[in-house]
Amino acid sequence: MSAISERRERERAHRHQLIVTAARELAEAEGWEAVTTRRLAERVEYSQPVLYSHFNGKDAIVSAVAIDGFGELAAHLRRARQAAAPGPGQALRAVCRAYLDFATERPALYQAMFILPTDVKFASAETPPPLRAAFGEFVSCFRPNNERRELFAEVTWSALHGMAVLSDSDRIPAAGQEERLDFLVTQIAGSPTS
Amino acid sequence: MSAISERRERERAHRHQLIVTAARELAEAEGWEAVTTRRLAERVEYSQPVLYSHFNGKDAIVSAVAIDGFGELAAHLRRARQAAAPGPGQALRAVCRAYLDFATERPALYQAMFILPTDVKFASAETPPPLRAAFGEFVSCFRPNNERRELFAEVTWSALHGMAVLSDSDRIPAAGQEERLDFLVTQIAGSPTS
DNA sequence: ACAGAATGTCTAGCGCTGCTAGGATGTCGT
DNA sequence: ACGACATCCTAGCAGCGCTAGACATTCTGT
Repeated sequence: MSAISERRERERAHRHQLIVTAARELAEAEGWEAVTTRRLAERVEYSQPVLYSHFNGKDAIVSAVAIDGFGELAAHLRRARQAAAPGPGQALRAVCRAYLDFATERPALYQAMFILPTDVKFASAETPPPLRAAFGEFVSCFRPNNERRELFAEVTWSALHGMAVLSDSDRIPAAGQEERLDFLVTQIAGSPTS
Repeated sequence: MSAISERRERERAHRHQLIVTAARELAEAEGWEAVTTRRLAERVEYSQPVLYSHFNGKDAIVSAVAIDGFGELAAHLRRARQAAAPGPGQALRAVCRAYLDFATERPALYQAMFILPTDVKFASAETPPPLRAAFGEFVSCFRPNNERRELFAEVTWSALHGMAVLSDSDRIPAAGQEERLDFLVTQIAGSPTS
């Protein structure tokens, strides 16, 4: 009774992850508009209703992909920050660059995290830890005695998000990204308490 | 031959605007996901195919709404800039605040302009004049002798867009918007050549 | 004034979407 | 061996963007 249901639970968890991975791969290969429940079901070699025994709907699948992404983003930013040269603003510069790289290299994943409608709670009690960690990397770029470091981080993140999304949708030229990044970091890090 | 076809053209243009207005009202009342070609057709009291004799598809209707929006945004920003108190950074502050107000007060219109996929060309030869004008309002906030004012404007706009969109989707708390705006303007306007 | 051409509009339908009810299939505990 | 249970699939619903083809209506040339 227990060994069997344990195995079932394992299989179930495995299939859960299989669905999330398939959705992500499909999205990264052809964009989210190509991720339909039918194609996804075909890809995991199950019928459509199986998806709904794992997730409440398509949005929940997207959210699951997003949460995976938050973990990767947090690790990515952390690595960049720790590898940064010492000196004022160097950590911030490295983290910002890493953020933009993440957004341009995994556009579909980025979309799931920050653009598509999601039920993931931001800045609340039930915020997923990986998401907190990612935001924390921005906060850590500012001095601990800076009482407004969360505010600094929010604005930095907003600016980076704007740059990422506007250049991805060709609303600002992609070519100028490097200059914009440089200017942003200079202005933010120029503050005495950064 | 001419008077008749002129009248027809007038009626046609009138109906064109009727469709755009209806789409916008429907989107502002219930969000873009509620704007379907069927509901839109019903609202303008024509059948669906009529929409397609005016626009290449639903995306084209959204783009038409967006272009209307660019004109209004440009006027809105211009008004704010001209009414601003003199002094360094005052114009920039007023324009930034006006931008955020525009985004929060007309979220559906803002979405059409800056989030939904669109065929509108940004930063190119065939960029619609109202869009150029809106961007120009940001540029005008910086000193004419500043060779990098376009860059300044791009970063400012990106940051505002990020703040607008992240707070609209509850990814950063809406409450802190005022503080973020203040911080952003201070950092950008703090530059010697702003 | 009237037949024919041209224009405009609508009905009906295609292939797709997310999602679900109900039945068939197979597995398990006793 | 067998009843109970869990699992999975076939088939279908309502709605989507979009379009072909029939139907009126209006204009044009004689």
